[in-house]
Amino acid sequence: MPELPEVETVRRGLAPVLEGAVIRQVKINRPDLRFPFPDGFAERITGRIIHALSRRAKYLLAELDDGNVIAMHLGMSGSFQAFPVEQGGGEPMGRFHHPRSTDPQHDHVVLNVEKADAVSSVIYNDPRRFGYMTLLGRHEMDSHPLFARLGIEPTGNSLDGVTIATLFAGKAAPLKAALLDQRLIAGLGNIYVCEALWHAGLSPRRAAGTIASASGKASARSDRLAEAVRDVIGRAIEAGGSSLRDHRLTDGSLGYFQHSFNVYDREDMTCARPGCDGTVRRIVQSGRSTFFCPACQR
DNA sequence: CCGACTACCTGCCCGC
DNA sequence: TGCGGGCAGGTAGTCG
Repeated sequence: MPELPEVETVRRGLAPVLEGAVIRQVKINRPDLRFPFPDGFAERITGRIIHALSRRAKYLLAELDDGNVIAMHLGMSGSFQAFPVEQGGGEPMGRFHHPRSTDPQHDHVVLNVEKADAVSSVIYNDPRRFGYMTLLGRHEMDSHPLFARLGIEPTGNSLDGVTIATLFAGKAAPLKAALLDQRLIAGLGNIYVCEALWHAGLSPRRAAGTIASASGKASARSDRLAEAVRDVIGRAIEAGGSSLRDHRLTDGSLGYFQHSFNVYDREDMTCARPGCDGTVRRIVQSGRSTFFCPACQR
C-alpha cells in the first residue's frame, strides 16, 4: 500500500488518538513481522506516554516520554485503524480482536491507549508482513541504519530543480530508478514516481544524469521534475492518499487520489494530456511495472 | 560504487 | 469449480 502520502495520511489520522495518550496495554500476536520485534518490545512501551507522532520518509515515528521512539514501517500491505473502546462492563482492555475488525487474522499488533479518559484500540494489520516495528533512542535517529542514509523529503520547499539536478548528476540509472532510490529522495514509491514523470513530461527510461543542463546545473527539465514531484505528493496528501485494494484511512474511510491517476494502472488507455493522442504503456524496470506515455514523455 | 535481480509473504484476479 | 501463473503500494541482501 503505502508511499509517503499514505503514511502521512495515517499519521494525521492517528495523531489525535495517540499524541498525549498513555499506552495501557500492548498485544503482539506473533514474534515477527518482516523482522522480529525487539526484545521486550511490548513491556518497554507499556506505560509510556506518546509525546508526538511524526513521520520520516515512509516511517511513522511515535516519540515516547522516555526518550525512545517506536519506528513503524507499513511495507506493502500494512494499515492502522483506530477504534474507540466502550468502557464499563466486560473487560474491554483485555480484548484482542476488536468486534469491528474486518480481518482479525492479520491483526498483528494492538495498542490500547488512554487519553482524557477515553480508551482506544489502535490495530496494526498487515497480511503480507513486509512491515516492521522497532524501538530506538531519539538520539540514535541520525546514525541508525534505517535512517542514516535516507535522502531528502519531497515535501515542502527543499526539493527544487537545483537539488534534483545535483542528486542525479552523473547517474546512468533511469529516472524511474533514481526517483525510487530512498537514499536520494525519501518517500516516493511506484505510483507517485510514475505520476510525477508523466506530469513532468519525462520518460522513465531517460538516464537520470541527463536532466541537468550541460554544466550540471538546474535546467527546465530538473525544474519541471522537482515541481511535479512536490505537486503530486502534495495533492495526494490532501486527497488522503490512494486507496487501491485495501488501503484505508485510520477511521476506515477511503483516500481518493487514485481517481487522479493519469498513467498508473492505465495501460492501453489514451493519454490524458490535452492534445496528446498517445497510448499509456506498461514496461518493467528493475522488476517493477512502469506506466507512461511514450508520445509525450521524453 | 552502481545497477539489476531475488527474496520475503499473502491474496486476488485471470485464463484455462 | 479448481488450479496455476502473474501481479501487487517496499526494501534488504546478493551478485556481477
